[in-house]
Amino acid sequence: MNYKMSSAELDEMIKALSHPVRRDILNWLKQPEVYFADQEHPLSLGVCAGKIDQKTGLSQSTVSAHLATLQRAGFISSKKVGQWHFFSRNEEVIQHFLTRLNDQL
Amino acid sequence: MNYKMSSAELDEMIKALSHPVRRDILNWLKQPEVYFADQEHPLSLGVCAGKIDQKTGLSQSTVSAHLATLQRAGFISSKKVGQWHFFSRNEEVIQHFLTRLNDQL
DNA sequence: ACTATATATCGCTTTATTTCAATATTCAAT
DNA sequence: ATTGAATATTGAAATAAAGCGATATATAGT
Repeated sequence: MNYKMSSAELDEMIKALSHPVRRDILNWLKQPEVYFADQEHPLSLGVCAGKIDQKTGLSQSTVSAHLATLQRAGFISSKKVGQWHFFSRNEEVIQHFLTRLNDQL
Repeated sequence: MNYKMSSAELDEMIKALSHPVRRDILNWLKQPEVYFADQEHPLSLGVCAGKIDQKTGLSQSTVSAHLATLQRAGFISSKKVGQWHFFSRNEEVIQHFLTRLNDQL
């Protein structure tokens, strides 16, 4: 895990962060037990998409697109269990991104 | 200098970074002696807008807008000397931003 | 005063992003 | 097989951002 992210990847990551709702989502996923205490499934799986929809107040399709953007950027990943998709943060990627930004900026 | 930047300010800053040309500019300004060795005025004043125009290859008006965006976000500031506007980085602001991003992300 | 240079601003067009409703897909339960 | 629930994808409309040329403003030199 000592790979230098490309400039294109960095670009995608920064763009992914440039929408406040996407930053909110990342933040909520940092403390699922605080923000998604009502989830029926164990939070260890991640947070399921529907819960995130609710919290944003945006339409299901819009939030799905935001989640896809975050995932393409590498900030989150999802595991599918049954009909649910559980999302969680990729802490290493986030850390790596911050380090990179410290250098590059 | 112990002030917590607002969420709106953070938003403006991240948006300012979300364009590759603006990140390039910030980067060039980090080492003016490398990227603007040909400037006639002393680099200690900052880098003058025209030089930046040249380097980007974009039109004068477009670059002027990019510089304004970076300045509104607080990343750079300018001093006017005669007919020239010299731009330079606000290192403290940049550092503050990075710290804030580390927390918030 | 006039001309030239540097930069900003305006008006406009093009491109990208966000959003939603509607539809499609996938899996579970009957 | 059908139905229902969760999520993704598609198509279209609205909004925002980027770009340019032309014009405005400010300063310098003649």
